[in-house]
Amino acid sequence: MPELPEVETVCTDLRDSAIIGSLIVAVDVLWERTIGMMDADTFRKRLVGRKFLTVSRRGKFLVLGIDDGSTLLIHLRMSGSLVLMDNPDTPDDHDRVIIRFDALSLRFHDPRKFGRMILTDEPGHFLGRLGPEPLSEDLDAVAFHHMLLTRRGRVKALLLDQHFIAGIGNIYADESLFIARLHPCRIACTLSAVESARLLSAIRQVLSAGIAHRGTSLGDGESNFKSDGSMGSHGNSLSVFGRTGRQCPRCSSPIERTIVAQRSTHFCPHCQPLQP
DNA sequence: AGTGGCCCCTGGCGGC
DNA sequence: TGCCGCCAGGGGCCAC
Repeated sequence: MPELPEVETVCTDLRDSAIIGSLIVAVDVLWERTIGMMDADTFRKRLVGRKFLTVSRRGKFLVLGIDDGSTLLIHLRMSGSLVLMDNPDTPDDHDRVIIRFDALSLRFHDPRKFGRMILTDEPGHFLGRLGPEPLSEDLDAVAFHHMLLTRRGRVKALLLDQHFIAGIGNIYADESLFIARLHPCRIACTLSAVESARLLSAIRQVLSAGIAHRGTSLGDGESNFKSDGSMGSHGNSLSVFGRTGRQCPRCSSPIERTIVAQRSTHFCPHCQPLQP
């Protein structure tokens, strides 16, 4: 499940790749609904003959700057990935869009079809509504505490709200709350300055670790998931996510699973008490 | 402002 | 062994 670290990894890989400055010679749209806000023909015609000049990330969006001033936004959602392949290439059932250059192709691979590519002249319309970047120095503990103080929702729901803070998904939210020793159902405005500083620090810790491991340190491969939401026994650094019923790495209590904001939520009832 | 419901999709699972 | 039905999961949208 791509969250901020996975998108950051794709971003840095693309930035160093040959797609930057290469002429787009063809675009194959294999699943029309992957293209948002535009029909596939328009999408194709506007991209062919153009070049990508820049790649950046905002929240979970990849932001590709094009030489005509427009922007391609890519959101991987649940199952999307971007694959660079040398030509000639091998087609795949789950490729939804293929952007072809002279010597290589960029494939949007997305089994679940939730991912989106949006070609727009006004990226700010989509990106401007996002909350702050958790790793940005502009966000300090005081500002974060202030953000929490005005909100009466449960803290886990807020972490998943991209308008509140950008880039955190279900896995990193659970892991951050565990490290910060905060119950997912704590009401945001009840967090003390110390608790909110702990939370911001925990968020940065798990996101930085994710980036350092190229997005694979958490949820290391979906093949590790079992039907009950637990993880396989292969080593990884998840403390609570997908570990329902297994021992808390800190106190050995059984990890509990509940639903918060329609999302499965994993926590240690002993280390993360609702009442501080 | 906050929450819950629904939808999009498919692989992978449990149950039979 | 196979088929059916269910579910997870990010995020947009809508109703309350």
